[in-house]
Amino acid sequence: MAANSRLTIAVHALAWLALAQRDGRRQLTSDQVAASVNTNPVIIRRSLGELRRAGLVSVRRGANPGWSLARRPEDITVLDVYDAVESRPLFALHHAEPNLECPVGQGIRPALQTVYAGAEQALRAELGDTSIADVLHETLGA
Amino acid sequence: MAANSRLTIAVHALAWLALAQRDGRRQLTSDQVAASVNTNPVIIRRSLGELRRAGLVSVRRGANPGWSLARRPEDITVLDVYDAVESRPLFALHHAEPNLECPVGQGIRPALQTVYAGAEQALRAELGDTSIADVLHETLGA
DNA sequence: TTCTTTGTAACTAAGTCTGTTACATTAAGC
DNA sequence: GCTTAATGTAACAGACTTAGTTACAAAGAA
Repeated sequence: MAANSRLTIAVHALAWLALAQRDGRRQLTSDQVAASVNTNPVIIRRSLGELRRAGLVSVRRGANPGWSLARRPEDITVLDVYDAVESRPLFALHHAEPNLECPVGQGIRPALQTVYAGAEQALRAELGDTSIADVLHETLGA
Repeated sequence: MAANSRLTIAVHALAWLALAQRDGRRQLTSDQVAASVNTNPVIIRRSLGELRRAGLVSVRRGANPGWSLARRPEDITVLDVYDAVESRPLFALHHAEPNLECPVGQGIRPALQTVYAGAEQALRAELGDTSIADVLHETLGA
């Protein structure tokens, strides 16, 4: 069960909010979002809570409660969502410090960091090129 | 402890093999590699075993045993290593099938797959641009 | 004040990753 | 053939991640 579907859940929730908004529904409760994603409402609250802290959605409490987008769907990229829900780096360095008396152990960490930074940058650039509006369009259109 | 350092360990091992080879040592045992990476020899055997199945290293048993590169360091890319040691995709889709009666739940999976495929492709292109020779050069040079 | 939902804590269950011990298997060299 | 040192693997422990669930205090529009 430990596969990482947090980005999937968050993007799904946002696309559903975007569609609901387009159809005139002002907000959705976490129960309504959970029904589309097919998971527990608490999972949705946790995910949308992270998106709220990132400024991507806002929440209304009291009467007529629920979640709504804080920006236009075309102004939210998948990269924004990724940054909001994924905190850990793609690749980790050594758990234990490598042997500094070996020339490789001594210099490899900055070399690897350079490689990993380039790879993450490429990934981020690609994710930044797709918006929630794009995802919704592809979801409905294809 | 569950952070993913498999790529780090594998690249480190290969860089160390490349350097040893350049210095005239024909092969290294998993104990010797483990001493540089600072981990258990079994971890190294598991990692190098995957690289062997991918055709990146070869192993010699019996007398004078140990591991050596099966290709020149400039002909092994970090992408080759990534493919050898990382089997799981970067992002997972929903654990449970989304609600197919919701238009978003119905169409979002192929839309997400497109986004994820593009991101992985960008990552792979970047990893494919760096060889073990490059990593070793940066490790020793900088 | 009411009333529905959010926000969160606490817990379970499943899975990943590193590290460790133990041991059968391998094969080059004598 | 025998010897011998290292490989290949199984089995397990321990720390951590993630999804899912229950329960309940806090919020806040009407």
